[in-house]
Amino acid sequence: MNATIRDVALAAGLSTATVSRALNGDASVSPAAAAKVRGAVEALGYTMNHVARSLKTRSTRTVGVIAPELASDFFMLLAESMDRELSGAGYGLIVCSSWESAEEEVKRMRHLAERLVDGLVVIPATGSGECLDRERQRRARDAGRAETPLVLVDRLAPGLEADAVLVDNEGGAYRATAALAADGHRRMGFIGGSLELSTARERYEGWLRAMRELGLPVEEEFTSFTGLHVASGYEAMRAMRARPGAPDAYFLVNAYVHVGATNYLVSEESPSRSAGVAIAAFDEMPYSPLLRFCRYSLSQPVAEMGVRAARILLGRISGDRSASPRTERLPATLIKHDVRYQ
Amino acid sequence: MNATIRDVALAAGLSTATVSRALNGDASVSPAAAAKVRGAVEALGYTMNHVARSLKTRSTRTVGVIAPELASDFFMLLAESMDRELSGAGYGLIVCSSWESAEEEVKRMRHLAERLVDGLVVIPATGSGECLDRERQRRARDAGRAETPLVLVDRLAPGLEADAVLVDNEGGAYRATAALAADGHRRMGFIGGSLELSTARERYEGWLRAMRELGLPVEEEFTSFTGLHVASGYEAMRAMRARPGAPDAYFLVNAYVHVGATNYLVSEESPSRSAGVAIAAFDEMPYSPLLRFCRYSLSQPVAEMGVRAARILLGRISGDRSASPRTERLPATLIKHDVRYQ
DNA sequence: CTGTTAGCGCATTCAA
DNA sequence: TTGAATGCGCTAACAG
Repeated sequence: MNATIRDVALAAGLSTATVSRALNGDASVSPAAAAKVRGAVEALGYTMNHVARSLKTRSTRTVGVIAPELASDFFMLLAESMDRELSGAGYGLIVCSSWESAEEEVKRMRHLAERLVDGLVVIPATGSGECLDRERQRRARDAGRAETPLVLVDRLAPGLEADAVLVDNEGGAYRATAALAADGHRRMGFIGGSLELSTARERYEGWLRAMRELGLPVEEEFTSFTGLHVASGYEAMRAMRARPGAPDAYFLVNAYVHVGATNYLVSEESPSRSAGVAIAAFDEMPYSPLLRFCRYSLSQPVAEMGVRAARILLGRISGDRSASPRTERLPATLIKHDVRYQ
Repeated sequence: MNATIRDVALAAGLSTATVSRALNGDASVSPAAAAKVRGAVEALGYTMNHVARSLKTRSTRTVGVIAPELASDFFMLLAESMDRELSGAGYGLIVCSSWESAEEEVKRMRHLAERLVDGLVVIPATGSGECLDRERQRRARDAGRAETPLVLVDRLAPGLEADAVLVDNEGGAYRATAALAADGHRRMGFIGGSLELSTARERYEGWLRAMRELGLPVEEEFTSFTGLHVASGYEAMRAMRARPGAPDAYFLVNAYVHVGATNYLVSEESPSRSAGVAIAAFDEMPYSPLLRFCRYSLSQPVAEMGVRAARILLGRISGDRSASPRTERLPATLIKHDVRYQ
């Protein structure tokens, strides 16, 4: 077996209590004792058993992250920045996917709760608010104490009141739309996702407000809410371009849709037909300059969101769990891409 | 406090032992007792404390993953497929970044060991083999038992003997190079990464073997090992194209370099100058068809690699930890991209 | 089939 | 400043 605190105590000629205190940097340990402990630890190759400590302290120094999919650019940037921020405080990150299912999400949440995570970061799946809230209430009641801190990132979950770190989707969409309009585009298609998702809905609202305030026509046949993935972008663009009188300008809800739509235009339309197309879209990626029709993209401060979420969590963990939930909205940055032959 | 197994036992009028057995699906529990336990669990809202169980069983049902960076397409695809494979068996995934530093990697490994992870998946940082091996030996010795199962993914770590799941980098590079040659390209630039990385080295070796076997010239001034990122791709391509007599064909080590190189060509060269460029590169991405000069890409079976790694780990965890390490090499799929005006 | 008992490794009272 | 004793919640012998 591994050396235990007991072995260290024996080797150092001290009690386990003193060794424990020394190990945890308690000021009331004499320098002499501390040195003896250090020596014994070294000699035995002792490493602490975090599981035993957690059982005692009821803190695992772990935060759980639940996302609709792990393999997304947004999530991996988020995970990386959270890891950076949290590992300094000795926290680990346990990640799992809800597969965009509210039911699965609750299962995962329960599973993480059983593992006594100290905090939870959730990018909620569609329509998961009430489920999450119910589960949360239940656990809080059963535990007879405040619920584990939870912060929502990227999306809201209607029915769940919790801290949240979000992007100003509405404002970003508004500005990008206005920029396209300022370039002379008066008619504009919109390709988005289900309005049940707060991100998709807010981006739609921003686009809509811009169109209305600028007196531009909102044409239903060129407004689509088909989905957030490459295939839906391709399909939505195909459908729109098949209609007579399709506009030249488009607002796209994210990078996946952007890639899909561009794929359609590049592979199925003649260069002369697509020549005038101009696109504004959420998400700035390394390959954005290579998306042929991209004129404006909205860069999301994903890393910063991870930092904010981590700090909120740490604050809640070691502080006022009961303070009323706060929402932080970070701006998206509008990036202009030059027109150029590609 | 949360209800404990003791509370359930009291409520059900049974002993904690029986409750524990019922909870763990032991066949020797009578249906009547099992029903009583279910009832009590329901009534009390009992959920198991995994930490306590782990302390007793010395198994946390957790696997740790260490990668040089979390924000990479490869890593997130891997994490997603591992999560899918492992969550079914009740395992959680705790992820952390080594920031491409061997020193940090060992720290993380130590940290995960303290948390008693049941297994480790490592994408090793540059030159980390000996460090990892030393740490591993040390832990095994101190623990007085077999080391925790560890499987290497994507890259090898010279000096560390362990199970590994890899891609046939050499063969893939060979085939892509040969395909470019078959299209009539006799001179070919190579943009890769440090040869200390097994992936970069193997891809270089595959390219080199193809060039030699096909009797094509290997020109040092058009062979670069500058790095694996977007910026290095851009810079390497810039440097090569600045030389007189730059070739038209290029083999690129991965998607990031591919994006960078394409960015250079598209933004800094006239269409007439770059018109003849043809590229073969590792990694097939949703946006690959939009990379202007891409003729061949090598699709890596990342999800499959995650599944394999997970299964190897589960096998080691519940079986022969001492069987000699095995390496699985999965083929990369060569994908042809049509030339078309973009 | 079920209960009693004894720890897993640690932090933490309470005394000294 | 230190030590002895206790228990976190669970599983696993061992008996019955």
